[in-house]
Amino acid sequence: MAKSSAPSRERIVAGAADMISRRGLSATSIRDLAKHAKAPLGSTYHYFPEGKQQLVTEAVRYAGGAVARILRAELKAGPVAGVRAFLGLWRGIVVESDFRAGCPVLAVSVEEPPLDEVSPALTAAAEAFEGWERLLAESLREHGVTRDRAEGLAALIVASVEGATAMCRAKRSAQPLDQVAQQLEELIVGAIDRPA
Amino acid sequence: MAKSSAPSRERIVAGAADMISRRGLSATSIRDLAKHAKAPLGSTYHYFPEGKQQLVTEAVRYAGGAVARILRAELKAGPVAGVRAFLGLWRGIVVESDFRAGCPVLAVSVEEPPLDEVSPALTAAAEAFEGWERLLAESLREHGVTRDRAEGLAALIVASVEGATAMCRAKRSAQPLDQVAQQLEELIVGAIDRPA
DNA sequence: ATCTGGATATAACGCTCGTCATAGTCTAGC
DNA sequence: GCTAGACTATGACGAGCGTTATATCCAGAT
Repeated sequence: MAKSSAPSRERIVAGAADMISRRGLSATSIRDLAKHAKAPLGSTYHYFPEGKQQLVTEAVRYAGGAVARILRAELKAGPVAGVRAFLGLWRGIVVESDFRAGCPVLAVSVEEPPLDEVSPALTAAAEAFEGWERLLAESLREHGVTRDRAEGLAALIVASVEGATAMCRAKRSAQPLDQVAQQLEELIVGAIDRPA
Repeated sequence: MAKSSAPSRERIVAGAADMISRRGLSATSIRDLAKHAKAPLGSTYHYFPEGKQQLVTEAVRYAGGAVARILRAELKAGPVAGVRAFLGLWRGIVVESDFRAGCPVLAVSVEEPPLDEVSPALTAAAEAFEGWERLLAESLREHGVTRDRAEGLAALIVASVEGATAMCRAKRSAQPLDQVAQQLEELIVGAIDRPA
């Protein structure tokens, strides 16, 4: 009984993250979501009784966690390698989708919650950003960068990668991500060589 | 005859830019738009016969142009002052809206066009980004930065500001923009002092 | 005073949305 | 086998969407 059909549920969440990263939050309908995941519409409300809000929140957490896992693994080879992998990850997503997909966390962050209460999906987005920043800042500190500068650089890295991803989609070119990659790499190398 | 009721039309475009920057593209309905601009629904299709696509495109151009005008003026005092004003502009929008508004150009960039053709609104977004980058790069070059580095830095500035704006909304805090502002300022000062 | 054309107002079209209710199906545990 | 509960299937609900059509208004040219 507690077995549950896990694959179906995870397929829906992963599909939601992908669809949100392409169309944005409110253009992602539960009907299309179920169809894309080959799950019946009724099942979505069986798995996610709180509706779209719950589904979106889990999708953001799913994407945030998946990226964090990759980032953590790649940072073991140092901040430069980690940031290079971070950029490469998003570059792959953008290019392989023919500039149609981006970051679902960003997509959720730029759509105002209808009510004046803070939506759980937005909170999940903030936590995803914070998780990535924390991993980057910790790696920088381990390589001799002061705390303030490490946190500032981590914020700059996440912000510029998110922005560049969107710019790549608008321009239909990977150039913004490539430019940002080069600037960030030089910056990080400098910060590590002579820690300010 | 050619007089036309310009104020009403411009009010609609400006309102569209604001509403898109808050809710995102597809959550912005023409009905709400007309209501917010105190214009009748029918007038919207009188001024914008091509419908929402035309309205959104003009809103993106409007916002892009307005930011470019401010940026150009502030860059006359040098790249550092210009970037400081650029960051301050977005900081004001985000904070004064209680972290509900962001950048309409970014909002349009992260929503996939339904058809596989390139939407004019997305093209307008790319042009807005390119305009800002060109202004920044030109200012950097005038202060002794090489072309490649100036263009790379300009891309980094625009990308990180856009990303930081979204991060501020998710976190409900101005910290990301402030962190990015500090890192960018140090970076630009360094690039100008000893041009690489 | 009349005419004209831009601007406004109102209603309706077909469609999709999130959500819910209600059955039917299947499988694990006794 | 049988039954309970997780899952599927189907259809409907009110609401909102983009868009169009049509009727009305009203300032300015004749």
